[in-house]
Amino acid sequence: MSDLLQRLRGRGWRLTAQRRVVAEVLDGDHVHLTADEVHARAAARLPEISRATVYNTLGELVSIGEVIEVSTDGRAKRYDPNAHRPHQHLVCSRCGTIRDVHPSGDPLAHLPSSERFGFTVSEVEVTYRGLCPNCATA
Amino acid sequence: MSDLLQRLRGRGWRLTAQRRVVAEVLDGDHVHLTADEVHARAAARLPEISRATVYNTLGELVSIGEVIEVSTDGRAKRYDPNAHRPHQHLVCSRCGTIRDVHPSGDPLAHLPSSERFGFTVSEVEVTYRGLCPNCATA
DNA sequence: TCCTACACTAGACAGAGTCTAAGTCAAGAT
DNA sequence: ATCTTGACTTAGACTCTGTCTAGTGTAGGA
Repeated sequence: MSDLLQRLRGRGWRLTAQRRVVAEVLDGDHVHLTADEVHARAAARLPEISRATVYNTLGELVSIGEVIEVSTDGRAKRYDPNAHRPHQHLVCSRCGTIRDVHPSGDPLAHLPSSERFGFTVSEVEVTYRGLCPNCATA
Repeated sequence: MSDLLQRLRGRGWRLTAQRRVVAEVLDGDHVHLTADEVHARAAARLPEISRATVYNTLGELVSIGEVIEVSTDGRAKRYDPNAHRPHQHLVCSRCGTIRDVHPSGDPLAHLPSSERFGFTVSEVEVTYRGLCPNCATA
């Protein structure tokens, strides 16, 4: 994640304690935290960090493409730091667990041009839903 | 849509004026209204209908599978009555226009079992994003 | 070390959705 | 046709998520 801090500095970001902590909290695989969860974990290390700063920092990370915003449940958005490898999400309909999964082939190719209605299609978002092993046996 | 009213009666629903109006408002193709829009249109015909009733009715229609809930923008959910024909959504990133599009093949098949991690996968939700013809030229 | 533009904070505000308590009414029973 | 009852509806308070603002603090260049 220090890579990330270097990249941010390269973009002219001031490296404040708050931004560092938010970046650290988001480090790791299969991380899909809500803004409030990021705030709670950041506040554990830096108690005076405010919600607004967490929202601002997350928004900035999203807008420069370092983090992806995911809304799998229509409630709070979740933030996924695994932005550099294209992937999709597999969500448990009961407990809400989210896993990153990897596409076989380019999902964009599955939309025939006759179904594009003149749109310039540039992205596709795929969410698989079902029951995770735990919830399936319960 | 009177089909729908029959199906609801078959499920033991009381056919109230409010439920009838909500069902009528949702009738049609490429309808993707927010709950507030449904409420506004319903109130045009039945001024005393409350927001809570609209939310309740929409929730009931979703839970029996007559209507699909779509959240394409992370803000208000939208309600899509075209629930009986499987389809996906094509969304303009600038103006938010939504079109229904139809898959070629079963998108569920594109997730290899090695990428299912023991989940029982039953649904897939696909959203294509890009610019609509209007926004692309502007 | 000083300066200043950028960043941070607390808290008010806004939008979407849920909940509750009290009143209303659809539809089966009489 | 009227009664009865529990499901349905209502208004409005409340919660949750996210945004905005005005004032304060500070990173990093001069």
